[in-house]
Amino acid sequence: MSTAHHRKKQPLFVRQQLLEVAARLASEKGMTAVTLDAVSGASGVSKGGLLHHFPSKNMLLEALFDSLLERLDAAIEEAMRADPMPHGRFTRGYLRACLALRDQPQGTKDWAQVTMVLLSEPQLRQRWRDWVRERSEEYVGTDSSVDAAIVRLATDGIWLADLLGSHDMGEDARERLIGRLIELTQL
Amino acid sequence: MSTAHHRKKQPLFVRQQLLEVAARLASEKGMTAVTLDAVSGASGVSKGGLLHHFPSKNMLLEALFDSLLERLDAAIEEAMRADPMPHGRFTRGYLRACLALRDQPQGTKDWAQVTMVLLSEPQLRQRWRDWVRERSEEYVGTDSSVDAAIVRLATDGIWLADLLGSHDMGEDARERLIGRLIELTQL
DNA sequence: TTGACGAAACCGTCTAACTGGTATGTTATG
DNA sequence: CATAACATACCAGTTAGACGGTTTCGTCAA
Repeated sequence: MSTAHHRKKQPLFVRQQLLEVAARLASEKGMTAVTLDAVSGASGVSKGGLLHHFPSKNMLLEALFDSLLERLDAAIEEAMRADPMPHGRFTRGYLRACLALRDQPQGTKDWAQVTMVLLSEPQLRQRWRDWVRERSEEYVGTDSSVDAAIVRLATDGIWLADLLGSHDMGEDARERLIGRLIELTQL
Repeated sequence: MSTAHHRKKQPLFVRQQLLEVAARLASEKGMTAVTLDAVSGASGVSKGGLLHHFPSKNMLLEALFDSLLERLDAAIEEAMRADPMPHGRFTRGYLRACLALRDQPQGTKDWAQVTMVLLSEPQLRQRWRDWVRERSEEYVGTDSSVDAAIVRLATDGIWLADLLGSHDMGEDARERLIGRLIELTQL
């Protein structure tokens, strides 16, 4: 009835936008705020349209989570390409990718927060487990030292601290921290 | 009308039980499953009774989060008492407390999972921020080295990994990891 | 010792708003 | 014209919370 119908159709864009709105809601207001009504309302897409792209709420969440994992994979791969040293390369890539993702303004806001919120849903944890297992098996030859494990764990800790806004250290302290972590991957 | 009324009144016990039920729901089925109906149903307390103890859902969640923080504080303090070396003591206490909390079967199940789920609600993050800030100010003299920060971050990472079931290493690998972390706090 | 009485600890019901999802359209695009 | 990309209307169940009632408890006077 309204003019909304006459808008140009751009399925990929709309789909992307829906994911971004869901991500924003998750990071800003928590999981309980991610409802179909809220997502459709905040994105200007009708609920019917939303459910056309994602047949159920679960599928929406899974798609969002997958897009975050893809983004993480891409960032890791990019960081690893610029790294000539095989030993500990994946761990450094993981560290640098996580650091890079928090800064980029374009695209999904607050990568960490969204991931966190999604991980609070038990159904999505299995996906994360699988992801970790695949990587730890793939890079068992170069990244299985104790110190590498510590660096990866600390990376998760940084990710967590960023998301919670705690541990807010200065830029120089952060630089020293990261430098030390890189150093640990090379031992 | 039913016999429920005639039960002996034990407000503290009921309150505690409500918190435990909420914690169990959160860890097992995620934040979206923590509803007033679900909590009152699973605990055998009526919704009216639930709302008597916690005037709103938010207050229920905050009370639960506070009880978890108290438990963490107690565990840290206990670990610190057994540690004669001042340098890095808080960091070691934090590490050992987090490791200890995941194992104890009594009381609230799955401390990590509950905390995680609660942290996915933005309103509760401020409480966590405050907690971290207080501690980092209190122990600035003994626990402000880069390596100590790394250990604390890695502790968060372990906490996260435990909760997600990823990084599941063997007992010996875990022992070596912890040993190395303790070592880092002493540098 | 008792018993009255206000407060605290519950219970059961009601509701308006919201939930995920369906069913059925209408429009644009190849 | 067939199909994908939307929108609109609707539904049955659930949600947080308000409300008024009932039972127990602590206290203090008689």
